[in-house]
Parts: sequence; C-alpha cells; structure tokens
Amino acid sequence: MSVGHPELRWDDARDVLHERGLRWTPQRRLILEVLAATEGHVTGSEVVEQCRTKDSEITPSTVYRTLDVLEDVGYVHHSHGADGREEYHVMPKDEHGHLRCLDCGGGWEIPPDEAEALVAALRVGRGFSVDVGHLTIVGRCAHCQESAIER
Amino acid sequence: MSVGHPELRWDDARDVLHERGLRWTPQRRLILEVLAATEGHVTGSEVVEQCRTKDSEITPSTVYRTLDVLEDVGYVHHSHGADGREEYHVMPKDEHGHLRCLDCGGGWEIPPDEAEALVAALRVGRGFSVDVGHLTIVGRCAHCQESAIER
DNA sequence: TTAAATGCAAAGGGTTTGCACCGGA
DNA sequence: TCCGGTGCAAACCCTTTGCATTTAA
Repeated sequence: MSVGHPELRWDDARDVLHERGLRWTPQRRLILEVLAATEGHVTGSEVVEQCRTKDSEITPSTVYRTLDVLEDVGYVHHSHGADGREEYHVMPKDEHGHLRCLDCGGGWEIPPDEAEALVAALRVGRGFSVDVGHLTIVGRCAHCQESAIER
Repeated sequence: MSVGHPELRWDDARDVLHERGLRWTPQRRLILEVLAATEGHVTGSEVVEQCRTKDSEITPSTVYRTLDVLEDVGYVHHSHGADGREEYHVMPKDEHGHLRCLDCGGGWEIPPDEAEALVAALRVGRGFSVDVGHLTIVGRCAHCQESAIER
C-alpha cells in the first residue's frame, strides 16, 4: 500500500530524507512549509507561486524536482486523474475522490464514506475493487443547478 | 440544462451550424467524426492527434477553434483546471459510466442502476447532480485481484 | 460577393532538462 | 571532500493569437 503513509509526519521530513541519503536544504524546508499549509491538493505552479512569495530566489526547477523527491518519499502523490489534470495530493490522511462541477469548474473532495455506497455496490456485484483515490466524478453542483433553472 | 442535449445528434451537426450562420467544412466534419468516436472525454491534443492521423493537413489552431465553436453549440463541454490543461467532455449518447482495471487495462460499462447508489448519495448529501455519462471509475477487477493474491 | 474558416508562424504558460557551480553531511 | 541540490537558460508540450489567404454559402 503506497498511498496514505500515515506514519509520515512533517516534522520528520528532515530525518526521512537523511535516511535515504538525501539532503535537507533551505529550499526543501520552504517547499514543505508550503505543502504543510495546504489542504487537499495543489498544482505544481501553485506551489511555485507560493514559494516565490516567501523566497523570490527559489526557482521552478527546484520546486518541481523537490516535488518528485517528496513523491518518492511519500509526502505527496501526484495523480494524472481521469480528467487529465496534474495535481499533487498532499499527504492524504484518508483516501478521497474528487467532485468537479462542469459549469463553474469548482472542485470538492469526496470522503470515503460518501463513496462507500458505490464501492460496496461494485464489490458485491462484480468483485471490482474501486481505487477511491483516483475517483473523479463530474456533474453539476447545487449552486449551478439553481442558476440554470433561473435562466 | 446544458448537459446531455438529448436533442443534439451528430448527424444534425451540419444543420445546427448553418442555423447559426456557421459553416460546414471538411475540417469540421473530420473533427466531429473523431469526437463521435470518443467515449467520455478527451484532451484537446488528443483530438488534434487523432485528426492528424486521418488528415495530416489539419492544424492545431483549426481543431482548437472548432472545439470552441462546438462548445458554443453544445456538442462538447470543456472544463479547465488551474494548470491550464483543457479537458473536453463529449456529450454522451447514452447514460452509462465506465469501469477500468488498472492492472489488465480492461474496460466495462456501468449501467445506471449500478451507479444509482452513488448518484443518490451525492444528490441527497450535497445537491450534486452526477453526470453518469462521464463517470469513469478505476480500480482492480476481480480477476486481477486474484492474480495479485497468488503472487 | 463577403464574412467565416483555414493555415502558418509566433507567442504564451506550465513543466522539464542539461550543465556548471554551490553547499550539506 | 563528494555527491546531491540549486540556479540559469534553453527546450518542450499544449494552447492561443494575429494576419493573410482561402472558401462555403
């Protein structure tokens, strides 16, 4: 099981890297700070942007390379989801899927219990094991449905 | 309600365009052919690629501009992520989702009743209306799970 | 005829890569 | 000291745009 890594904590990052013969640098510290403040997901460019507001010296290449390293180590998990987008999932505590509104482009997380009905149906019916972490459901959010009715 | 457009049919495309004072060209015909053969969603570059295998003359700009037009008309719907990548959802002919096995690559259809549990959960819980025609669920099929256990 | 559509080429945004220098351990 | 990391710049991929030309109606 590679997703979740419940044993990984932000404070341990330095040690975790050292154990692998990797180094602890000011840039990596900053990138981890940014990630730690993130709930859910970010795109690479968002991380770059946020890092640069705190340290205008840091370069995109450093950020992207560090994200790769952090993925190897297990701090992030980047998914080219069913919708093609490249998003970094920040150390998901629990596996969640994604909900996307086709009208407003909004996105939300689907906690496991909300997906459970579907997961159970497919498991019982077909023996299929759903990968909830890669579940992306599209449709229309409540707000956009209301707007559509008004038109 | 703009999704589904049950009244729009691929065969009518020419007339639909003419009604709006738009033109029917060989390029648009090709692009519609490619889209009609598409299940679920495609990225712009995938459409470009597939068009070029059939007509090496067609250019990306033509494809992208036509996709814009087809979106106005209602044949596709594109959602754009924060990272700039464009995803085109092709209006589904019928309302079934897709199941894909990450191990063997196999694919199956999900009839609406099998997805109903999930659809109901999201409708009741959030007022979210799931677009079943674009539902793609990944995971592992019964067969591949057995194989994994043997290892 | 005439406005829409195309092709071309160049520009833009996000991400990746090669290379020389820098700096943790 | 040594090898991993960094910055820089250039390369890449996908997508958009301006402009002259073609073409559907």
